[in-house]
Amino acid sequence: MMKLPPLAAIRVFEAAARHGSFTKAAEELGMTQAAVSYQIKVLEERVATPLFLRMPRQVVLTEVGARLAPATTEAFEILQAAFAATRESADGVLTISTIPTFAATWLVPRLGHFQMEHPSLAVRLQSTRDMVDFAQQEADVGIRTSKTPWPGLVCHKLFNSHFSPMLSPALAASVGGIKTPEDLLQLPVLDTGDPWWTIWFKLVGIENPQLIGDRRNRLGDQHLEGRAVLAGQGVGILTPFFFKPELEQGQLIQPFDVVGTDVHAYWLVYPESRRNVPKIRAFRDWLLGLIGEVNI
Amino acid sequence: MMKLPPLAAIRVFEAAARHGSFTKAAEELGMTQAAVSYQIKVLEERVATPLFLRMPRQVVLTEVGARLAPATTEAFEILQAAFAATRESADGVLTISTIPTFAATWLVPRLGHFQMEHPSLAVRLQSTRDMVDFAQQEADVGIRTSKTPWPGLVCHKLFNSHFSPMLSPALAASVGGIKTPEDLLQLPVLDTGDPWWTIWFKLVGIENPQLIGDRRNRLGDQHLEGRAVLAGQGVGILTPFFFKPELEQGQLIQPFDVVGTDVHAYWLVYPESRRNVPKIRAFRDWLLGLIGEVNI
DNA sequence: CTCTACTCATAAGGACGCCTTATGGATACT
DNA sequence: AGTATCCATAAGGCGTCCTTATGAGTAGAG
Repeated sequence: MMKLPPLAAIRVFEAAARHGSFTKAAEELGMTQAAVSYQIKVLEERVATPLFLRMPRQVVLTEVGARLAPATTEAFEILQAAFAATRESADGVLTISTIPTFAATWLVPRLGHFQMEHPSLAVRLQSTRDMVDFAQQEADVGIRTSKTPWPGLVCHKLFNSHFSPMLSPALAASVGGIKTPEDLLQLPVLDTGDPWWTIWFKLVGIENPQLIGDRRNRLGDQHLEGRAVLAGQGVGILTPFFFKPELEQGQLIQPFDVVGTDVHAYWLVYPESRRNVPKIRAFRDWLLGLIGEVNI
Repeated sequence: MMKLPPLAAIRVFEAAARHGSFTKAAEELGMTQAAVSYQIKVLEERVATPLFLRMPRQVVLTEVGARLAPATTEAFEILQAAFAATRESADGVLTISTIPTFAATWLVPRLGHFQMEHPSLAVRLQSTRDMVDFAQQEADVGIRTSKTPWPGLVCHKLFNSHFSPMLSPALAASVGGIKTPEDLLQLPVLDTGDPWWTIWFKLVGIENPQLIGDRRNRLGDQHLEGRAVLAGQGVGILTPFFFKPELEQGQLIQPFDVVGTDVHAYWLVYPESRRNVPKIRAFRDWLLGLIGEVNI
């Protein structure tokens, strides 16, 4: 594989050949005529052949130059097209890596709104429990939970993790309504192993609550638990923020205002280096604006 | 026209994408792995999109990167091919710009020999009376006459311009042979206006020779005059070097050893900057070698 | 026929791009 | 566990490449 001449020189040659003028080429490339002259000379020395004949008021390609020019033009057109396409495709698709819970309960219902505001942006959701690693995953932004911000990433705190018992109206009615925290202990709980229970009951003065129900694997996915609660299968301890619509519409009841809080918080994150990428700014502004309005 | 990212970075990306490895790419390009890493980062920042996912023991293209890679490879292959072809065509054709006389009388009969020694070289002759201007003419070497070397050009002196009267044997016999310079004055001279006559006759002690014959336009082309002399049309004053074969074979007679010399000399010239181009070296070595042997 | 305008060439000087060396972190293989 | 291999990063220096400034040559205009 023969080594190519300096690419900068080829670039300059291409423009000069196209214009038949060093001066015009310099204009196009945003440099001085002297620089063009220099680069052409470099290239001519490199191929050990004159590429232009210097006529009084113009330059014309030599035979060798004339054979070279179309190929270089073609090559640069290919690159041009490829990078233009890249720009489009890269700018036009926003990939969000998010926790399933947040995706299902909050983000998905509102994505339509985002699309309306940014019709040229396509959104791709990566719903995964794993922490996003921007070095190994093809994502633009991530939504994840953590106690502290990550170094090297821009981290916007969305809200603290908080929770309170919830159940369906029918289930509540089955025990004549929930008046005191103790009333909850009569009903099956969806995941007795969830540490949130002990925290919450402690907040209302109950130290060792005897919970009824199965010890399921929440696996950190509140969304499924929420569905089960909605179906009246038991009492769940959920994040009110995620179930606001259901609470407002009465499909779900939060009997007590007492909410427990977790050291974990929800964060929007993305690489420092990409803070100014338009689609990322757009999503950040939209998300923070909406969260700010709702203002949990 | 969108501005392309730095070409060096694209070049590196192409190799890295092809190998799926920064280290391998670095080897191919003859640089360090750190340099590759740097360039990829530059490119990624430029397109504001990761192009590789950094996996444990390898890198793999992102979607955007994968779309970009084939195009870049294609573009570089085109350039590669174009420059390879250029090299061939530029190296394979030697263009000689020469004075018609030298071409016709000396060079052309010997070019076959040069071709034998350099079968891969094609020779193109530009036979013109004009001085070669390497900036405006597509020539590799020139053969021209001049009093002094040209600045900026490599100039090999071939021989001084020299001359002596010549005629055909038949013409000489028609006046009973040429014994003294005065005998020449009985015969028609092909160009009475040629200044060489007065110089030569002066050398043999004749100050104001009364020449018979027409005042033609030699136009500096000895070749045609030589043909006329061979045909017995008159006496010419010619450069013995150019008519060596005819003299040796007796088709032409040089009655006197006295030769006039001119301030002009014959030179082989080519641009300083191209002194090391193989085809030019080949021609120079061949020509100087041959001239040296003949050793005028 | 001179003067102007436009071309490209060249020299000098400086900035910053790019590459190198050196090191560290991470992971797979033995 | 230890080693080898991969990529990332920091620091630093060299060299490329660009700019400014000037010159030479020619065409076209007055």
